[in-house]
Amino acid sequence: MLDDVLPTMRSLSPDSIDVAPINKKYIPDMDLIEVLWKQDVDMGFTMEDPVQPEGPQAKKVNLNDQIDKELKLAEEKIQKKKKEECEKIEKVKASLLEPDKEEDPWAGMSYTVDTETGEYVIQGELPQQLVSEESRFDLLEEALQLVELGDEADSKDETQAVEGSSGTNMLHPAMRHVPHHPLAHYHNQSLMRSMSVEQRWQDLASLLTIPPPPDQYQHYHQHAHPHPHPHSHPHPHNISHGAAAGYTPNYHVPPPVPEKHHDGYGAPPPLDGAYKVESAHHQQHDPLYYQNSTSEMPPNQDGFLQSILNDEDLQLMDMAMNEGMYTMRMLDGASAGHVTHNQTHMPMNNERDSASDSAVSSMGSERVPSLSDGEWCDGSDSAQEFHSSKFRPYEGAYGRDRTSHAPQKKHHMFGKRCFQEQAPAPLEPLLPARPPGVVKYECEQTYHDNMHMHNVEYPPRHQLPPPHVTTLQPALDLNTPHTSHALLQSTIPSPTRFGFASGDRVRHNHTYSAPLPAAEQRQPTRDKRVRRLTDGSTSDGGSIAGHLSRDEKRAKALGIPLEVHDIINLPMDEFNERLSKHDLSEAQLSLIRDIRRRGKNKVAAQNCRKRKLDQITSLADEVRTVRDRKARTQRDHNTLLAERQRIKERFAALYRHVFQNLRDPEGRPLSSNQYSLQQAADGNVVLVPKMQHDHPMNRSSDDEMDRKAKNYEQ
DNA sequence: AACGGGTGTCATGTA
DNA sequence: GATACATGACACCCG
Repeated sequence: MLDDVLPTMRSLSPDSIDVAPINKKYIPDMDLIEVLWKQDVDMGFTMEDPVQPEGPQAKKVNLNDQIDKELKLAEEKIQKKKKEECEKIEKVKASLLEPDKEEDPWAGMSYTVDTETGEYVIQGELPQQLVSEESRFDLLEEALQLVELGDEADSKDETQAVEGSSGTNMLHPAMRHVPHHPLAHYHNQSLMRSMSVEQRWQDLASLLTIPPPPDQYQHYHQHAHPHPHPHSHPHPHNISHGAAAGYTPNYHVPPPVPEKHHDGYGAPPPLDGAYKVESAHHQQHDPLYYQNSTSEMPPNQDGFLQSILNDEDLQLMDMAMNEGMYTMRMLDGASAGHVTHNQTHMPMNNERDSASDSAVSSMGSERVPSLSDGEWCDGSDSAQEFHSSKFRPYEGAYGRDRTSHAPQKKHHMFGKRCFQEQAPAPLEPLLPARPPGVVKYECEQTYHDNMHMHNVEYPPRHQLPPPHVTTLQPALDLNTPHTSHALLQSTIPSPTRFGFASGDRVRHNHTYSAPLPAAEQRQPTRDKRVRRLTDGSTSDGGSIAGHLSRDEKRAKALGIPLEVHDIINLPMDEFNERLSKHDLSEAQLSLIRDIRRRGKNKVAAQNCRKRKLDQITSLADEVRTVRDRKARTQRDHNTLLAERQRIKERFAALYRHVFQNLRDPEGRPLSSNQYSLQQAADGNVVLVPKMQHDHPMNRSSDDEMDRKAKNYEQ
């Protein structure tokens, strides 16, 4: 059949419409075909070297008499089809799930139509991904996808796209005054009748000229440009612009050393920030994440989603990193805190803390049973292991069999012995009056220094609640320093001086300084915890006015000549100095040590809980952030799917439109069942007969293209 | 009475 | 080895 057609093509006249030449790669006698198709039309299109068309596979189509009528019918069909397509688009928008993983291989390329041959000429080289056999035909598909079909709804954008394209100048003047669409000129019957067949087909061919992406399509790729929205899509420009573009605001600056994230949880990055993992902190990290991800990924949906994934992963790693950072910071802060501490309140802290020959430690070798908890009266041992191991040398001295209460677990320590067996310590305080005005809270300070809060100076006394007002300290406030000790000022009179209205400054029993009225002296209880909570040692509720903490009571009972607060918070040097001023028994020294240990541990526990709450808060913020981003990504995904479907449908319509207007020499329409539009390796679009199954062009991809077009129509 | 939050304490590991 | 710190676990109180 092709052999029958080609002779006709040789007689092509300027008024004849041409079928795009089959590429030489597939048609041996391509020269003949090109000669046949050579036309003397100069519409400003890029002219490919016209040669003598000749060959059996070219086909000449004459449209002289029927073109107007056919175009009329085509117009009606197009309009009808457009409506159907619009409906389909709306339906598909909601149903599509898979992202379009294709990227735009036409970006940055210009296309023209050879008016003589009808070929679509790509200016420049094809993208690498389009060089393959399959991609050649996809290229045509993409080209057609980019062509608008006069959708009224999109006419404005499309017109802008066409007019803004380099091909605008190539359009026939008759097309330029068409207000909304290149195809619209077909609506103008008078104009159509005045146009030559060549012009009309050139116009039609111009539809295949690749305009710049329509607004919607441009929207894709210009998103990231000065995209005002923080959660913009990835953009190709991000790749080149690096940090300048890319994801913005919403995604945050990554840690200074993003690659460190790969270390994840195990390798905390360098410490350079505050411990607390604020959401804002993470938000600052994201941009770089996106910068990294977008720079490595194609600007397609896949890349976008992948970038999101990476971002989330990075954030998770960041979270882990921050957690690790905290640990490191705490470790670092321990020393740093000391330094700060030294600079502010405790100049000698480091040296003192590092002192190993402290009073307490010196007691270690000759410790006596502690007066803590169980030892106090009910037999339990607060110093457990310490006592069981180190106090044994003194078991005989105290006439107790400490080996009998080996339990190391606290729940095994209750009711072991009653310290009342021990010689009762004088209740009369021996502690000299403490000079007011000195505030030293090393334990609290350590944590806050680590937090970079530098809030080591606690409120002066005048900021405390008025005396005699029992104020319960609120629950841990993440936004304020934990000031259980802060509430205590050095001006607090010694608990041994019962004259002061105690409790007024004690809002938290962490103070160990709340005095206990003599009447409140607790009775021995079987459970140390019950005792603890009943003797006024409870945190808020228990440390009310007139109540002494357990350790304070113990200290008082044993006549410890130091304030519990000082015992806990004094630097080791000063602490030893204080102790050196008194001749303390082993029992007293042991109690002092337990008091100090418990007091420090109490503060540590408070700080630990506070950190835990901070971490929970930060994680909750991150969860919200990630969820929000997920929702945005899903919305973008749906939008892209809808856009993809729309373009596909436009391609299908164009495909139909082309075939509706193609005519054989007898004026009979060409069926897409018999011919297919294909793109050769050089980018030329050719009309290939399908019936020649043995022809190299008639491969499975032919049917595939038709199938695609048909699928798009559905 | 059950429950959850807050707290103190102990045990343990680490620096 | 002593000390400080962090943290899990437990017990308790309280609303």
